[in-house]
Amino acid sequence: MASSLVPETRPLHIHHLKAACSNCSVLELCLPIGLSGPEVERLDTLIVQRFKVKKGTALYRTGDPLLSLYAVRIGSFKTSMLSVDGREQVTGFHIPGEMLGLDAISGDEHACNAFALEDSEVCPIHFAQLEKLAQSLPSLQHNLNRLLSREIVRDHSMLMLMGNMNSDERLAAFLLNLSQRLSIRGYSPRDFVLKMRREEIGSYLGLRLETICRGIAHLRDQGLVEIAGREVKILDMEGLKQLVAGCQRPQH
Amino acid sequence: MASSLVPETRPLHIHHLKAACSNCSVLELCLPIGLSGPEVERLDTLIVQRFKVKKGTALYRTGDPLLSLYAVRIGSFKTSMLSVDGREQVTGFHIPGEMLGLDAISGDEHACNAFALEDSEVCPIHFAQLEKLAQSLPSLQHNLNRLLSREIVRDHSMLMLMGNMNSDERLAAFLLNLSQRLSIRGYSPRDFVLKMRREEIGSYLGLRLETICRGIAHLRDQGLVEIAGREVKILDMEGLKQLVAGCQRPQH
DNA sequence: CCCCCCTGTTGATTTACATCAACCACACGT
DNA sequence: ACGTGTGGTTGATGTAAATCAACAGGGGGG
Repeated sequence: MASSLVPETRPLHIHHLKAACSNCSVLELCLPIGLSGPEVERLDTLIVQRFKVKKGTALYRTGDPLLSLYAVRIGSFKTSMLSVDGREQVTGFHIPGEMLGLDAISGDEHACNAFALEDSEVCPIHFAQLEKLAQSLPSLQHNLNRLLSREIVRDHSMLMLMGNMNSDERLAAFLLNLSQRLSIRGYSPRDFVLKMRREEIGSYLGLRLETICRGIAHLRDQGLVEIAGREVKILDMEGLKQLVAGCQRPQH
Repeated sequence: MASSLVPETRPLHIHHLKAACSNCSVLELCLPIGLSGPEVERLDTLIVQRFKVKKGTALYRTGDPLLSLYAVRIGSFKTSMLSVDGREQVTGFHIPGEMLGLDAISGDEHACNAFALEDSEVCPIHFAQLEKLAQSLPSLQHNLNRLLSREIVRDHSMLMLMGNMNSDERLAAFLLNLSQRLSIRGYSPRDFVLKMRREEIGSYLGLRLETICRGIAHLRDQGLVEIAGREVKILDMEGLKQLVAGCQRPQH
């Protein structure tokens, strides 16, 4: 298995996204279960109504009751927890084809906040109905289990990053991870736009925003990337990978 | 919901553990689903044969195929990931009544190592059979979902700890968390024994072992705890809680 | 159009923790 | 009994990142 910083590759390419005009194809992106015919129709019934979320607004907040999970269709989100004294910890960024809300299953209420980083669109998946449907579709249930477990693996790799990597390594790992996830979804792995602020990257990586700026400067000085504002161009993918190679989980 | 550093209280007390002479009562501790009669018997069939794991030996290792999840019956475990260049990141400690192996579901192979911190005993739960059984027992499936989701919430709180807390706060949070989990299982929340070394606590909290020692000294100087070697006595539970109050997720 | 706020960048200084090092207690094996 | 190894504690010093601070660019609203 690939390191969590380099998510496991699945056979999904741009034509899948391009074809995503129905609700269900996004669902299949998140819960790729290989259904057919009438089963697809049953899956479709889970989706109440896909809807838009404006930049900066909350899709849900800590404590909201769990009604639906959400598949990101268009745009991007950050999830974050707020401490009593007001510090924010960003726990993840989510791009199209990824699922939001898994941490709510535990207590029937959302355990974090989800904010749109840009004008976005999601497919809500009514959770109680999903569980009900999963009863009669074993492969759907299995994929839900895997989805939850994958999130755990991802979080463990973040703990490894927080525990063992220095600031430049964290930043490189972040960029590589994002690049790979975008690539899986059919976007360019070398040229992309950061939808979040430096401060949010910093919170996610356990660093201050100034440290992110300096890290960017370091990577630029080494000729690994070209970053102007939020526009990223990766010049030396192998160089970036070498930077984080030692501090990651062995591949396979 | 309680902060992950203070796990949610469930109605489980020492008499549950004391009565744990069958395999199944440990399972019910992990997957408390309120089954009865013939359903319990079906659950029993999942358990191949409970077995002992000697101190210092591996229950499983990264890359091992997923055969079973494991419920800790007696003793304790650490789970850890090893980076390419040999650094260890401890991702969790596990006491009786807790489940091991959830991160393996994602890729059908274990994504971390699990080592016994003392002579221990586990109940293996054959995963393929568990999934099969869960199909016909919705409440079992629901509880598996919750178990997975709870692990995600726990990991997010660890990320918050790594991102926002200083060394003394992390140590206090660690002690409080352990205290609470032991309490739920029927052990004393004020007096307990650390089964792991300082170095392992450090790895878990993203600190060096010397920093753990100094943190212990600080907490002792403030009259909050008495720690001699691995024997812990919590003197001022409220004081400890105040120390971490500001940097945690709001309760409820 | 201009102003102001938000975001990002870079420099100077401080600091919390890591690192290096010495030492102690204890358990275990001979 | 002794030597040896492992785990734990404490002190001195180094350093990576936080903090404090100044400033620049750009976009939106009046």
